[in-house]
Amino acid sequence: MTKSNISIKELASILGFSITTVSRVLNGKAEQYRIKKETESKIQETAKRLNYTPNQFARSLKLDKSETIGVIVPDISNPFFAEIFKNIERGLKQHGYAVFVGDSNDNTELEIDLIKHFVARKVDGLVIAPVGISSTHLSQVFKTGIPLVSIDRSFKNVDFPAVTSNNFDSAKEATIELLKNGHRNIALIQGLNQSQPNTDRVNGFIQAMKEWDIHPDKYSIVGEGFSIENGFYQTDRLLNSANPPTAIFALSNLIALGALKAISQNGQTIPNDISLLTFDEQAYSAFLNTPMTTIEQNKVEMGNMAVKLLIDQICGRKPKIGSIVQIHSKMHLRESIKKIN
Amino acid sequence: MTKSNISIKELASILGFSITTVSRVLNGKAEQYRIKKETESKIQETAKRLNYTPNQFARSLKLDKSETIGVIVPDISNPFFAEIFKNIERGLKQHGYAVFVGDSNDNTELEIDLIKHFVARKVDGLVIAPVGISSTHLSQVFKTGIPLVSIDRSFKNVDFPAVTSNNFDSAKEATIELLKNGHRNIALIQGLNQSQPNTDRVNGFIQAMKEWDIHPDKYSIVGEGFSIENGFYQTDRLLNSANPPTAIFALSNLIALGALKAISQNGQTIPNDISLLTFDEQAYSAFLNTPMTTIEQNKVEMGNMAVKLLIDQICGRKPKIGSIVQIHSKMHLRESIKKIN
DNA sequence: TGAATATGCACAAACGTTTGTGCAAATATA
DNA sequence: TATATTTGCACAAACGTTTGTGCATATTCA
Repeated sequence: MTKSNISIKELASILGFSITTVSRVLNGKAEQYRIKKETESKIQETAKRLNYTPNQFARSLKLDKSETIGVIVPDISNPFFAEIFKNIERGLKQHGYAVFVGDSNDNTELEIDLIKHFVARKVDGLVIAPVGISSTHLSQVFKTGIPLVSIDRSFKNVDFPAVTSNNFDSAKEATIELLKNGHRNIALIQGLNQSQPNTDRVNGFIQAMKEWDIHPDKYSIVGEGFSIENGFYQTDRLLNSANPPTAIFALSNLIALGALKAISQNGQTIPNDISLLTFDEQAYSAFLNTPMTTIEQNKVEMGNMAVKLLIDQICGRKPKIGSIVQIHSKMHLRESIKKIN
Repeated sequence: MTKSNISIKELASILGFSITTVSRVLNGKAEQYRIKKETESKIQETAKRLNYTPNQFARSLKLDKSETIGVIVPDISNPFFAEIFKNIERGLKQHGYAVFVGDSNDNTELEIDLIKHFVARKVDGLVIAPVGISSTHLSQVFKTGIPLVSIDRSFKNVDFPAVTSNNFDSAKEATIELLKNGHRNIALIQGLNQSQPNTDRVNGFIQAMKEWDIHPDKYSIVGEGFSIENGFYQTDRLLNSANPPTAIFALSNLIALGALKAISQNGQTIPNDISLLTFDEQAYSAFLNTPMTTIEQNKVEMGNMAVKLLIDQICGRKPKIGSIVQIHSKMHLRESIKKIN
């Protein structure tokens, strides 16, 4: 382990060279500054032997960069974000960055706070899975020149890049799966209204219904958040309504968990009494009471792409304005959809 | 958002005071250095108005502390660690720390690498959920004076504090639950052999069996890792053995998921064909095909305690040597245990 | 009124780097 | 041999803070 924290000054005096020369060698600029091969290797070797590591603060202070990235997610205990984060962290580590993480707890104020905190610590870039539907605070920080990529959600008329799933297409495809199984009275339980992934998913759903000539009176779109609570509450209402749906389409894993709770509390079973389909594959999806049909977002690809988009910016490759990368999702057909009629 | 990044020098020259005075006021040392109230408020006000934030690097360089903590977990996408982490992050944020996170991916080499990385960045402390069974690298870094707390796992003969669950007691209690339901031929699928939580849980299990006078020939202890794969493989073997158990006790949520997979692939159901009991409560535990009886570790308390133990060290309160704090777990009795005979 | 003390602030060094520039010594060129 | 060029390295400033110390001026005390 790094013990004594020797400074470049001591190292230089031990070697008998100037601080300048040592610094240059250690930063790979030996050739550029015409330093003798022999000198170079001597410095390299003693530096390693004495376990020299440069003081990051001094470096950062001088170079005005921290080799640090800030990542902000709404809820790190949500496996969806945790897995994306895992891939982001891995990618950034490979590029030599250390990563700060902040949990905004689904709260825009906290998100803004965290951004300020990270900016104050001069992160070289930010990856944010934004909470709300507003993007002004993101645009602001991006305009100050800090590389930024938004993940999971994108925004219109905005300069920074984003990586999302192909929400429209996969929601449409999933809806068609329900339609093919004979469902018409379908309830969609949505997440945060007006957020981009929600809007895209809802639109994909509507488009599918339109293409199958299902009149909007036939189906319903309810809910207002990606949470368990929303899933529970809305499902409970739907089941006890005058005209309960034959299938529920949940727009997140948490909504689905809430739905499961409500369905079981109402003494119903899947898929006999009601069919269920949800966004977000999880390790447990196949093992639920009735294995769940899910839409799996490619979290590995999303993480990798976020890293790429960020590094591109840091290296000076400006993002194309409004560039949104869509990662393809994949359906897992299981037994939670009943074939009717 | 922090725009112009004004320095203390500029701030001072705008105010007409010296850098010294400005610094002292902004660090709350106005009184100590007898600075006029009027001067103080004038400085405070303009600092706020101009949105001054001190350069962290310069501060850290001068003060030789980073106001940063490094947290290392084996797998952030495992909800168990993610939730603990969430609480740690929240606590540290409240104390003004930014937190680096590293995912060691269940790999000791990577864990050591991350530690070095964080040490090089002069974190003020480390919270580590250690991977392996060795603690020498932890002791080493602790001896260099870096505050450290181990979480989820503890070690013997070691100077740094740890927070774990009351693994022995809760494993014993859970085992007794199985015994009370008439099970005798019980298989324990363990996690990482020789790791402390595993050992404690296994010992709790054995102790229960002993108190109920069950001969070791009657039950079996198998497995060698907290992973899904281990859970799957061992369960599959057990189910197809000459004398399959009537109940399986899984020592982690991942082992349980693997067990679920094997049980379903073997065409068996819980609890009719086999009973299952597992460590780690998850949001989905109640919604599995047969709601699962689980032992819930108190992740909130574990996180909070880790923060407390770390801050204590940072503030100079030396930990009592070998201090291990055990957080109490709680059983959730559900339907995955069949009453036999 | 003169000395002692209190008040209010500034000088300058130090933290550990990076880097533009300058200057000898060594070598090449004419 | 004298000059030009190349080679090899060092000086010193700068990054933005914190802090020990010192020094005027103002106030109190005898």
